Amino acid sequence: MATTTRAAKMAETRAKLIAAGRKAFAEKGYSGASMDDLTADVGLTRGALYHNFGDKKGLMAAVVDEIDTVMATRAHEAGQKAGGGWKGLLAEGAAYIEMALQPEVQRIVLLDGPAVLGDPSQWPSQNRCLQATIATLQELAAERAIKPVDIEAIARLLNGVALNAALWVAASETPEATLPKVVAAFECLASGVLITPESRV
Amino acid sequence: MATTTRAAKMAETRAKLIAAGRKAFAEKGYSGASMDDLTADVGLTRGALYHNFGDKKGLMAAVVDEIDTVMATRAHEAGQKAGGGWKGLLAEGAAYIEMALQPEVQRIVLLDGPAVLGDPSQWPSQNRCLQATIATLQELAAERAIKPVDIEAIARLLNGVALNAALWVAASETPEATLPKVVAAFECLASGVLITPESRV
DNA sequence: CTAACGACATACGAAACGTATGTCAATGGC
DNA sequence: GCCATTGACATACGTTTCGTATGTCGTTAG
Repeated sequence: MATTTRAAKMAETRAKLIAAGRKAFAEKGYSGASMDDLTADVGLTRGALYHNFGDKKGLMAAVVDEIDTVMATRAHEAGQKAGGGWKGLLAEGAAYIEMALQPEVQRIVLLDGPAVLGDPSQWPSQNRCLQATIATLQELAAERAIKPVDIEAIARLLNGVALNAALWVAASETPEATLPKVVAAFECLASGVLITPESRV
Repeated sequence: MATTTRAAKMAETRAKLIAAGRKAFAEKGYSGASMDDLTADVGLTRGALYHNFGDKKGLMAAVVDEIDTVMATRAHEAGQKAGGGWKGLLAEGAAYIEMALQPEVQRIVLLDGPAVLGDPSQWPSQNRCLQATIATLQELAAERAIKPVDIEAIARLLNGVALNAALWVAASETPEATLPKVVAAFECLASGVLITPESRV
């Protein structure tokens, strides 16, 4: 059935624009990306863009949401695979840091994203990631494994550490060498919430 | 002696432009700030700006450096006043977080700065702040008070935590209520580097 | 079969940046 | 004391880009 319905066609143009946005924003940065060039690359014009996303910032929001959602999902999966709990929390952080090695993630999500869309902790996708971290922390709190501190605050700061760690690794001259050091440092800071000094592996 | 030398006059125009830059960048953001309006506000034109700073980004760099340098100095002073060592480290972080409550700091240093100038850990002013943190950590390491981890990595992440904490406090609806929680969380994470669980006040 | 609607293209106006050129005061040699 | 040069800044201009207002064509409903 080759009947391409109108809704499907529109979804396709949206997908094409988002894909072009990822490429352009990653390569030239937000302000350097021209909406004229970007749309022409996929055989469209600015008309399609403004119809679908409202403005340049709207496309940016869609692009950031797409990337960030994948990141949150992948980090959560890594945590689950590690068995949840304390080890899951560390695995989640490490996964986040490693993903931020991608230049696309770096430029769009870590650098331009906050400037264009405001504080990341307000993004819907970041909230999804945050909720996962909060859930894990609550699990640990129920076991009385962590100190009685504000869980949301800890979760936000942990996410922030991972994000910042990623930024440093990415900017470093030898990312591969820096990665293990920064992951170790992340685990060291994270262990600050533990009651038991270091025992629980 | 009212002999205003030419060098002094030029320093004055630079200062005026930087001051105008702080105001415009803080109020309208980097991309929203017009160089035409900004220079006119202090009775100059874009000619003066491009002569003194090369381009828009050059002015931004000067503005960020000025603000960030003050922040590093103030944080360091807070650390000294707290007596250095572990308490000094915490005081430094808390001071940094509190300074970031200023909208000017938030918008220019935390949001637009990284997007325009790149990763903050590469800024000269941030490096000054980092060196102070590293020195304090080395002091603690000599006393064998902290775990044997990479000091630079810990220092960078700690600075990152403070920066991120500040961003969250600033974006929160009730900054005054959030501040103590986030400072406590900061201290909790920082304590992860300590060998002695919690004893050392 | 026709009228309305939606998706997208095209044309237009309004900034804003960077540069190229011009001007005027200050400095240095004679 | 005079003139040439330099440097600080102003002015004029061209290019680029965004957002909007209007136009067009295919599709769907009645």
